[in-house]
Formats: sequence, structure tokens, C-alpha cells
Amino acid sequence: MSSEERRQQIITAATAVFGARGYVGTTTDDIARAAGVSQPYVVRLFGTKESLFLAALHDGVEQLSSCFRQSLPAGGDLEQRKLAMGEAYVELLTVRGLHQFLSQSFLLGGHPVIGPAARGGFASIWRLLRDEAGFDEETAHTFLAHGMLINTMLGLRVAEEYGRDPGMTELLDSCFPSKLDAMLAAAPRAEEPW
Amino acid sequence: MSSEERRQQIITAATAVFGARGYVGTTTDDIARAAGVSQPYVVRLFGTKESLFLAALHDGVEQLSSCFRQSLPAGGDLEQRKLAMGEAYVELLTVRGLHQFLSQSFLLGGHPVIGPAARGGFASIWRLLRDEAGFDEETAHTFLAHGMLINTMLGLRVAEEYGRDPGMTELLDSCFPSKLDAMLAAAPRAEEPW
DNA sequence: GTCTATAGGATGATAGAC
DNA sequence: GTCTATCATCCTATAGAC
Repeated sequence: MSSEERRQQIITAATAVFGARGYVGTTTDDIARAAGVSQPYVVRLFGTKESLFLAALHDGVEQLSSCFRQSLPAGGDLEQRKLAMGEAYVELLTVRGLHQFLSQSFLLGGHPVIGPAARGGFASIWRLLRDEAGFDEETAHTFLAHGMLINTMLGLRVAEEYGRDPGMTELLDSCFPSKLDAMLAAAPRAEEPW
Repeated sequence: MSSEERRQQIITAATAVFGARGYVGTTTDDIARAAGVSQPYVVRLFGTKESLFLAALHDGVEQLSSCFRQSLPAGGDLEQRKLAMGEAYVELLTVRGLHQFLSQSFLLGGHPVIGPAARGGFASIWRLLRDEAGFDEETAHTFLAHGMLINTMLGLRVAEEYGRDPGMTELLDSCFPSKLDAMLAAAPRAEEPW
């Protein structure tokens, strides 16, 4: 396998594992195991764990951006664009761990290297919403807020309470009714560290 | 100092440090140092790092709940209650690291012990919004979503970009105009791990 | 109520072979 | 392109003294 294919394979594994266990909580060995290679080889390819995280972050933001762009209808009104973008976001749940990986990144603002990169990625999404999707400030703000709530529910595994806790059932139902199945199915996708 | 006072002091320190570095990224020694005691003594008082996290979680949810309750006006309409609760949430930024600590908890849904506790805390906040604050489903959902976006911006240290990145400036301005100062001041409050 | 010393178990990264 | 072996460091928890 070419070095480039291996890199991508490892980034995919890293996204899932970092998403489930966080930056500090993930060992390079966890990632190596998930990718089916040896731990020193992961370090060999990416230099450090930090560099690997940055590579996964860049890749993740790229996936989110291009998914949003592809979902934009050619000439729809604001309501149609909001709907299309929201659906695109939920459909990205098929990329294992991506949403949670981004959530993890968004808690690393104080890291001297990862922090600026994470802020940059977040800012680029904001610009996409405002400039390319044509969302006004209020629309972009609320769109982002609902996305963050979805991420929170994924990280919390709220889906595990569906049908058991009345409040959490209600919350999940009120989230994105047409995509409830995807939300419920996404939870067990994450790697369980403990 | 009594054992009970020490416990509270350590929980306060733990909230700040766990909030900044996450569960796995925080060492019991970090917390001990922040609280001004020795590392084995922290373990002595709480048994394990996990128990300490649970104690801090319980304490944090309690602070949030009671702060929300106290902010509820006696006989206001929905709009007034939303405003009062939102302001209460932002005012809690004076409790060092609380919002980020909760964010960290919300990523631990897969943990066999912390996960259920975090879901329970989250569910209790939802019930408070619905039953005590009298929010309808849609209002509660959106209120929560905006809270999660605030948490995200805190974790990302978006405030560092205020006045520098046009998009992030715009986002912060659109957040909670009357409480912008509090948002900008909160970022440097967090402990910096790296 | 609080500390020092330390055991026991990871973990990131390097060296070097094939 | 990929692995095995390994070092140096760090971290939770325990033992035991004052």
C-alpha cells in the first residue's frame, strides 16, 4: 500500500478514536490498532501525535465544507438552503466519529498549536454559511447552535435514553424528525474507550 | 480546615482544571496543586479520579440548576423568562471553568460510570426548562442549542479572535450583546494546560 | 487532617532491522 | 514501507509516618 493510502487510512481511524476518547485520552497505539498498523509506524508517518491530530482536523473540516457545498441547491430560497444544509450535516453521521472529533477539537482552544487550527476551521465554516450559503447573521448563528446541540447529544449518547427517559425522547424527537433514525443509529458507531 | 471545606475547595479546583484539560488530560496532581494540597490527599478524600469527577459533576449541575431557578421571575411571560435564564447562564461564567467542565462531561457519554451521570444531569436541566421554566419544546430546544454554542465558543477561545477575525467578531456580537463583556472576559479564566 | 515515598502500569517517541 | 524492541517519562493509587 502506498504511503498516501496509509496516511488516509490512519486519518480515518484517528478521526473515530480521537472523537471517542479526546486528544489526550487517545494513544497513538489505539489509532495504530484501529488502522491495522504498528504504533511506531503511525509516529513515523506523522511525526507526532499532535501532527496527526492536525491532519485529521484539516481533513474533517474539508469533509464538512465540501459536504455543505454539494448540498446547496442551485437556486433555492433561504428555507430550502437551511433544510438542505441541515440534512447534509446529519447525513455526515455516516462518517464515523466526525462530529464528535470536531467537538473534541472545539474544546482545545487553549492548545498553542491545535487551538489556532481549530478556531481557523470553525471560522471557515462560519464564512461558508454566511458567504456561500447566503445565511444572514441570525440564521447562521442559529444553524450553528443547533449543530452544536446535535454534537452534544452524540457525545452524551442521548440516543441510549430514547424511549426510556421521557425528556430525552422528546428532545430527540424535536431535533430533526426526518433524520431521527440516523441520529439513533449514530451513537453505537463510536469506539468505546472504557 | 475541616474535611468538608477541603472537599469543596478541591471540587472547585477540579471544575476549573477538568474544564480546561478534560477528564483524561487532567492529573490528580494538577488538581491537588490548584487546590494547594498534596496529590495523595486528593485521592484519599475522593477515592479515585473518577469519583472526584462525579462529585464535581454533581456540584456543577446543582450550581446550574439553582442559578436557573433563582433567575426565574415570579410572574413573567415566556419572553421575560427566556431572557432571565439566558442572562443567568452567562453570569455563571464567573464560576471558573464551569461551562467547559460541563462540555467535557457531555463528551463522556460512552464512559460506563460518568456517561449515565452526565446524561442524568443533562436530562435534569431539560426537565427544569420544560417544567419549572415553562418552556415549550421548541423554546427549550433552541435555548439549549444556543447554550451549547456558547460553550463551544468558550472551549475554542473564540474571544481571542474578537476584533481580529471579522467572522468571529460578528458571531460573538450576535451572541448575547448585553453580555459581550462577560464572554470576552471568560476565556482567559480557564487554566491553560499546554 | 495531611504529607513523603514509591510501586506498578501506561505512553510517546527513538533505534535499528528487514 | 513496516516491524520489534526499548527508553524515559508520567500518572494513579497505596503504604505508612506525623
